[in-house]
Amino acid sequence: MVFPQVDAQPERSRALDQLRRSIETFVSLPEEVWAEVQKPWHLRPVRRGEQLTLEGEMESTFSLIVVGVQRLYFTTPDGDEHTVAFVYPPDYSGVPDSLFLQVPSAYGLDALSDGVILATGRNRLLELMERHRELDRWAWRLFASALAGRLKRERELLTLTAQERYERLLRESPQILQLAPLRHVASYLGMSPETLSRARAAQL
Amino acid sequence: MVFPQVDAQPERSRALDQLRRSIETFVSLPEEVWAEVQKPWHLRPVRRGEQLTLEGEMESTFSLIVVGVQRLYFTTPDGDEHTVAFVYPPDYSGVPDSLFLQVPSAYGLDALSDGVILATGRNRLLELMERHRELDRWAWRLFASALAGRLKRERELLTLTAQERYERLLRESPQILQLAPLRHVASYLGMSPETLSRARAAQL
DNA sequence: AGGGCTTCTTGACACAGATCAAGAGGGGCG
DNA sequence: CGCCCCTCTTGATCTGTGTCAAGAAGCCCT
Repeated sequence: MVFPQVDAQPERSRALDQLRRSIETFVSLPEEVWAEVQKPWHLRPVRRGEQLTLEGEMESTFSLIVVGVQRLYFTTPDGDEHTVAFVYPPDYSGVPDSLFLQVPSAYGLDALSDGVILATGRNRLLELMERHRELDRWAWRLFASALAGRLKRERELLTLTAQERYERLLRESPQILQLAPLRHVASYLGMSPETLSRARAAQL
Repeated sequence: MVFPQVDAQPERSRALDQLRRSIETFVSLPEEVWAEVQKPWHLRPVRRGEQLTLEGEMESTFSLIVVGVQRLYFTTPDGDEHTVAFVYPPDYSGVPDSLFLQVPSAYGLDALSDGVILATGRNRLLELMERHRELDRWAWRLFASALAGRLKRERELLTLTAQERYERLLRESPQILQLAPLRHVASYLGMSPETLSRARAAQL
């Protein structure tokens, strides 16, 4: 038996639990701070193919992915799309440097599947950060670890062959191969779809 | 006439001015905060070739480069060095993710020229951040802009040819060609020294 | 100031991976 | 339910860049 009308509340609170856990991987929040922090978030469903951010646009919302997969990409002047990240729970979605530094986003963000995000507006988030310094700490740790992640990727792109990059993905994030079309995976790995296809054949 | 013994103080205060200006590009500091922040820093001369951080070591100091050029690099298992950044005034020197996240540094840092840094210990810095939330804000903005810089580089490595990367460097940071040996520049640009040499020939 | 070592350049060749082309599935929409 | 488009694969060829090799040019150290 399903009661969708009473289900909405538990869903939000499950999402908030996720948010809390993800904030608390970096800083611990006293109860009274958490009570404030949880207020301005709302659930929002996302449809497959939906554009959450356009390249060149100012990013104005910050969100946690509750369900679904999204993809961060950019487009070259001659129209090739390059995927730079796949994002899925419990990642944050949104283009952080655009959001926090108030510059137009150099990246687009779209949904690869239906999903749900827990979102809040830029200004609400900045207000929260203003009032609770735990969140300032959370922010720098979050950025520091995002930076570390990009450095790791840079390193792999510079030093590994296409075959090795594929095998590393297979070891470290095999779920991505289920979640995203291979042509996006190829672009994420910095190779053509044909090369990815051959790397897969070589492996098995 | 030169009085080196009385010169030390003015030098430190010039360096502190630099530090203050560089912090204030992100947050403004009330006088009484600055009075505290400036205390724990000391000048330290650096010799050409000196290793400031070793790969795998825990980074324990944070510093501002006052004079000189340094280079951040990593080494592959088979011994090739890859330069990931050149650092010169008014940059910070040190491996930020290691320093702030307390993980062993994946990178080495060495001096390409004699120079001077304005340094402080990890713990002194964290104490300052503990006491002054302006510095938490400074930290996340600093990391956010470092992240934006790495994303820009990733993009260039993925989409531009060797020739184009060289020409972009020539346009955007020509000084690097004076400051660092070409083989390090080549590695920074993600190409062999031979390819850089040919790119230079093609340009002129 | 000279000798030797390192850095840079130039040439010949090799190869990883891109591009072009064509065919085989496979899944969503009328 | 079936058509069609889009994704993925496989093959053939091309090309940018790496690698190897050797000479030229600086620069540092004794």
